[in-house]
Amino acid sequence: MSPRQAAASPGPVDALLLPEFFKALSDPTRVRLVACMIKCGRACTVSEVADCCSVDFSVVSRHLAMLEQSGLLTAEKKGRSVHYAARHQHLSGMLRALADAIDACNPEDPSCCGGACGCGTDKT
Amino acid sequence: MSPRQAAASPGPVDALLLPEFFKALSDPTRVRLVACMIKCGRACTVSEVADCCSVDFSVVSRHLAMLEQSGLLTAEKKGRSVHYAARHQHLSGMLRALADAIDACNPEDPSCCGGACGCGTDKT
DNA sequence: GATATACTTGCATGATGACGCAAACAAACA
DNA sequence: TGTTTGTTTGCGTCATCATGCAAGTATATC
Repeated sequence: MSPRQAAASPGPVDALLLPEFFKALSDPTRVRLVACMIKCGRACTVSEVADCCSVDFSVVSRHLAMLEQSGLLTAEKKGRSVHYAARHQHLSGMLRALADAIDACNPEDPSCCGGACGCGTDKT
Repeated sequence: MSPRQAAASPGPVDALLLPEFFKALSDPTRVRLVACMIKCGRACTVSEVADCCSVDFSVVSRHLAMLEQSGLLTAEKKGRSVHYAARHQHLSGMLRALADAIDACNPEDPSCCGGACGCGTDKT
């Protein structure tokens, strides 16, 4: 199919390829924070996370809020501190769904074009 | 483990969570182009891809070059035109590897902390 | 060689965003 | 009530970047 046709036929790839999600991981500081939270494996306060980053405390606070807004973290207020935690399952689930959607569009993949993507069966 | 410890112990998550990669997908125009190429399923020229986007031709050219640099597309010069194609397998492979690395750090996942992540076995 | 086609690059501009500092806010504690 | 602790928000600044236009390069065709 032509690029024009491809752009005109929405599929799972379009639904999963969200710029907002990837923008959250496009900044080195945020990536560092997210990686820290993922590996940590438990909920952390802003202060704790700021401890593993050289930027200002307020910057960390803003980044974490943004990461929660983007769906990468959960936030829970407990007393005067806020507990942030990585959404492991949500993240890996999204990534795998996107990987599946991409594979479904791969003409070199024998399982391609079985209806999972918007590309039809015409591989020209 | 504490966020500080987590930050100090590199693992697969850090190796796969590359800001450069995600930055490539952080722009709506680029995402549109990438999605178009993925669904298209074949190599396309710059002119063809520009046809499915409302921005200037030069902008598309620059974006495609950047996407190739980031490893999302392949580029091949043929005569006076350049053929860009999505790296389906590479993309889905990277995404799945990251998903696996994230799951390996999930304390709620029974297969967590089997050595695949840098978090050790201490889940506190 | 001249012209057309396909693409890239230089440049100016406007928008977005990351950052640090200081002030504000909220909750616990004295 | 005043103070300390944990976090958010306002603001100014500097850097990055997406965009369009115009000019340049490269390859094919006449």
